[in-house]
Amino acid sequence: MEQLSAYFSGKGISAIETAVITAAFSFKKIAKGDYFVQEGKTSKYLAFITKGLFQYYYAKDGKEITTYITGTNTFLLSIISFYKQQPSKENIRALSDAGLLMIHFDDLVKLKTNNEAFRNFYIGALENLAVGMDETRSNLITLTAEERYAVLMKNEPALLQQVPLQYLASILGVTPRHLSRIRNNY
Amino acid sequence: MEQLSAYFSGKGISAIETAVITAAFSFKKIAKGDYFVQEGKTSKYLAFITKGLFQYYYAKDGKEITTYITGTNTFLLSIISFYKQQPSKENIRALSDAGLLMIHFDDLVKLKTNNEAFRNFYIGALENLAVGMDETRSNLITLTAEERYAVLMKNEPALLQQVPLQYLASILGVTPRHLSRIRNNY
DNA sequence: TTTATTTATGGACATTTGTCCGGTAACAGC
DNA sequence: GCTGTTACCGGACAAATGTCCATAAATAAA
Repeated sequence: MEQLSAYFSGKGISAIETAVITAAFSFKKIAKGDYFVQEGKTSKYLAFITKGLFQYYYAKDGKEITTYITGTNTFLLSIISFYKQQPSKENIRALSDAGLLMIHFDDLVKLKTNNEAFRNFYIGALENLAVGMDETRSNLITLTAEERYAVLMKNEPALLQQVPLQYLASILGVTPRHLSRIRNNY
Repeated sequence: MEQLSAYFSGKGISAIETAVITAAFSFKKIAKGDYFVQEGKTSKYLAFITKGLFQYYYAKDGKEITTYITGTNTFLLSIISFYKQQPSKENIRALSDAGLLMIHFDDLVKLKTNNEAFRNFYIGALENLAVGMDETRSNLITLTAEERYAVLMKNEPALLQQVPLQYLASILGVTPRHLSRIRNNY
């Protein structure tokens, strides 16, 4: 819980408000391989990752297409399923033993309705989310797989250590076979 | 201006609040081919389209990659450039003579800070934006170009009439040559 | 340590998709 | 109605990427 408090404090939210906000979250341990969101089920929680690594993926034709991997001190949610409160098409799974601070959809509604400090944070977070998603999209459009691999190497060298290349290949939008070719050409 | 008022009224905002909100927008005519956002320039406005069709595209290797086309009664903005207030990498151009109701970045900040009715609308709009962007991404990942073409035919048959196929090909992520192959296979 | 499992690599070949055309048809301006 | 421009199609070939696979290395399990 201290991690989440530190996070909100770092966003300029007062100690009192931070206490009110974090009180809406509850801790849950997640074992490696467990699902935070599972295809077909409606996601009712948003979470803050206190520990661990999570993989977003779609199952298609019996294969897994990984779209995103995120870890400690970031938020975790299936955007479509959470906001539309409808069954998810994507899966979110722990790649390692992990810890989450979860908030229920209804409690988030209350928080953003009643708590001004949180609402202001929330608006900024949504704007950042939109920007981040658009940047990802822009990169997928304007960069080649090679260039995106280079960007990934530069921005997230840690990921390359923690995550099997097959997942990175999937995120880059190529097969492991082709990523091997890319790495060969430096 | 009536169009924008009708839009906000339709979102459940009172007549009084709607008047306050729409007062922050000003009308501008745009000729076919003119730019709303141009690569290299920082976008300072968000707009509501009262008339016309607009194309979002990236210029890459001397070619245009169209990512989105939108029209009357929708909002228009370059997400990255507008929110980060930094030079844009994408272009937004009128495909026909058009009319816009524009609001300056600073006035939007005021509106979302001071006007509760607008702020609530704005939060919902951002959530919808995130959902929409994620759905687009999901479709790009899980559907083939054929399937996306079928979805487009079903959801936006009007677009197929108004917009040259080369743009649609670009949105689908294939060359016009390949879209021709797709259409040939029905 | 030994054995089984997962992960990474790269050859050989198939498929998909792009590039570079040229030929019509449709449309816009004179 | 002519004439230049733009849009659409599809052939022929090239390039990029995927499929299938065997091997070897790395890691986890026994």
